[in-house]
Amino acid sequence: MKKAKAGQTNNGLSSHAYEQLRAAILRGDFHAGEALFEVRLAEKLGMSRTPVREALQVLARDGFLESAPSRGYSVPRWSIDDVRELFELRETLEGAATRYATTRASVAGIAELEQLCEQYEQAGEFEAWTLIGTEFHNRIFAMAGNRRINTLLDSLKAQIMLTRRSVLEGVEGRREESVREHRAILDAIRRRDADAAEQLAREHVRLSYQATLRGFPLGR
Amino acid sequence: MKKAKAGQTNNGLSSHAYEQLRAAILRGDFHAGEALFEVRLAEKLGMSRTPVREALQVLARDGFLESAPSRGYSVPRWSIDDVRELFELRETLEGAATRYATTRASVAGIAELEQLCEQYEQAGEFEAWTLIGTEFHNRIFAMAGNRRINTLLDSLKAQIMLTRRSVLEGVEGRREESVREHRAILDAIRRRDADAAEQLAREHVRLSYQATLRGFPLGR
DNA sequence: TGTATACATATTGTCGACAACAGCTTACGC
DNA sequence: GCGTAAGCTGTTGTCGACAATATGTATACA
Repeated sequence: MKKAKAGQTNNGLSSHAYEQLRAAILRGDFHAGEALFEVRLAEKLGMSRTPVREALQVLARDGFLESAPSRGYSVPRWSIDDVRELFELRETLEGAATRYATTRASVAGIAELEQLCEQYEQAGEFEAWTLIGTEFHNRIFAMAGNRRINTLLDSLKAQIMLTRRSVLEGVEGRREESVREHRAILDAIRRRDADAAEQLAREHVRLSYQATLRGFPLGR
Repeated sequence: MKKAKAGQTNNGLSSHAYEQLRAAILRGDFHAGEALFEVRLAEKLGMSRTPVREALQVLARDGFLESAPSRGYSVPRWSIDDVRELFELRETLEGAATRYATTRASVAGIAELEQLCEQYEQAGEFEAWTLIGTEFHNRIFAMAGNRRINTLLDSLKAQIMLTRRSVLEGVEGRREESVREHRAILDAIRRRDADAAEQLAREHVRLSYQATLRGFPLGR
């Protein structure tokens, strides 16, 4: 491991502030467009402004906040174009990661994927099923041998989650379809067909994008 | 414009420190592995530690520095794998941007590209020629309609420059080849062939990668 | 001689105070 | 009435001091 992990701040209080604020934003504690003030956050978190400032800077850089020089931070209003950009980027990066993984996966790694894929097919309730699906992809991305891509993907997925809270249920309807897609990706990896693997991974993201759009609250 | 521009810090002294340090790193003022101390930088820049700290954090986040919690910042040693990761990412993103540009470019935009491409073919000295080539691609990426991709590319290209200072001359040899490649990309865009445009753009990056590798100082 | 402990030093982390600045309100001149 | 300048207020920007932590060094002890 060489570079700092994604979304990691320096230390102690700073990272605590980062985690708290990030969670609060994801939880929807602040409404879109709301301004965040250093002093209030500082006293709410029981620390001075310094670590709060650092956390805010990192959050802005990660796309969770907007910043205007000398005028502070605010919660972004997500437009339909923002969502499109995020998904285009995600499609590109997940496609690439899956492609590289297809080239570089070990046979042992593929066996692990096989296991996950079976669990995915037989999973019970919605919650667990979703988790396994995510794990399946993450395992693939980890095999891509490119930490930078993974760092970017982590940040991206968090931002996407932000834009669609409450849209997840829409996916339920196409569960069987999703299971087939995972199986298809695994097959492509196993026969070392990088082109197919990339295309399938991209299609997977595109479908998720469309599901999100259907539930999008008509961003101005 | 919505989000903060790449590599932009908050304000005044902070951004001054950022620019200075970034330039110094790109210039090679610090040797690989060297530790950077807040106090020394602060007095060298004639300011207090606070803005220096902010600049260092941003630089680390942009990949120009490494950071270890509570143990400060240091200039990265670039490994051969780092270079590979950077170019893989660049290839992916430039390919995607060129693809989207092919779909979204206006006829006026294509006309501008035509102009640049002609200038590129007829350019005189090396310096100017390189500049036009860069401009050609930047114009394409701007037409992609995805600011996030462009932000990432800016940061990536700066990091790549860092890894290969002094390798640029190696490119001189393949000038005619490069001219043909640009022409080919433009043709693909003009006939709205997104697949071809993406592939050509990727190939373009791959060749640049190989040129870089030839001149790489055998990273540990 | 080797190891563990206490100490010394250098550096980062955090704080509270003050300076600079943006946005708003008010007062003034025309 | 209207534009403009002055002052007020809330917020961010910067600073110097102190606290916490890591690293290197000397010392005590077996």
